[in-house]
Amino acid sequence: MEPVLTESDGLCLAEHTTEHPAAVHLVDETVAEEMARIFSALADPTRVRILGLLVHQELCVGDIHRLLEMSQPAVSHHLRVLRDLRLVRARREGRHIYYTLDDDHVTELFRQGLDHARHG
Amino acid sequence: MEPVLTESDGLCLAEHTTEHPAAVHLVDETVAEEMARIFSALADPTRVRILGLLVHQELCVGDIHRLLEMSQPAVSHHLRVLRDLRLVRARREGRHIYYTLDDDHVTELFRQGLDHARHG
DNA sequence: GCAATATATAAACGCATGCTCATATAAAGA
DNA sequence: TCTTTATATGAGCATGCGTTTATATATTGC
Repeated sequence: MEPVLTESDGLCLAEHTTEHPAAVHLVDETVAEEMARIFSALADPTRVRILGLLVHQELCVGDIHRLLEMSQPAVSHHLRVLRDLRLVRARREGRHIYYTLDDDHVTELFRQGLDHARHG
Repeated sequence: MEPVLTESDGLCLAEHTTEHPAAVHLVDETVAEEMARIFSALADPTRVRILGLLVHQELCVGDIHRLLEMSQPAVSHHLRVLRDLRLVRARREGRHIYYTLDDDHVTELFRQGLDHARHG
């Protein structure tokens, strides 16, 4: 791997220049990592299914646990991932904790993914 | 983990019924897996940066390799992932292979992620 | 055909992730 | 307070993923 661009590097669109024109469009590494983190949260079938349920209504952990037919700790772990990335929000009511999507932005991400999965 | 819903399971919104009302909204496991695959492709900083470049223009492998300052094989591996999921398309021209986003759908996914990363 | 350039592929290794089992916390009711 | 119910957390394990190094394939020009 080459550490930096040098004049001796042949560039396809701009040979013998120090910078490729497209360098302007480089996504900052910090931003790229944040984006990757968000997409990582959606990059799991279980979490997709959890969000798929929450798109329609608020649900408590037990509901999700039984609807998806998977262990309660597994669901809790996934909800923590989603919570940490602010994709869902938690609300306590007695001994139940209800989860909802954090905002419409998440709904849009979900729908885009669903669209692409269908006729992508 | 409980294998199936039974009448003895206490359900939050519909106690003592066989099916929770939200069961209608269960995302099919096959669809969830496909969605997760797509999001997985975006769940890596390097691939995010690659797409960030391709959003603006077509680029050959060497361009990306030098712009991102990472090894050519690494870039090729990532492009393969993106290609397999039809997020990008390849076009050969001589000994160069140019990559572009496959469709506007991908651009939208990218922009949504960028939006959420900024003020999510 | 041979050398050079551009890209792809394969093997190997280290690290992250998702699951399970066990346990901790928190609220409600007797 | 003690028990039960609801949820969260932690440890341990297996699997998957991204990287590198080395090599293979493909195209061009001699």
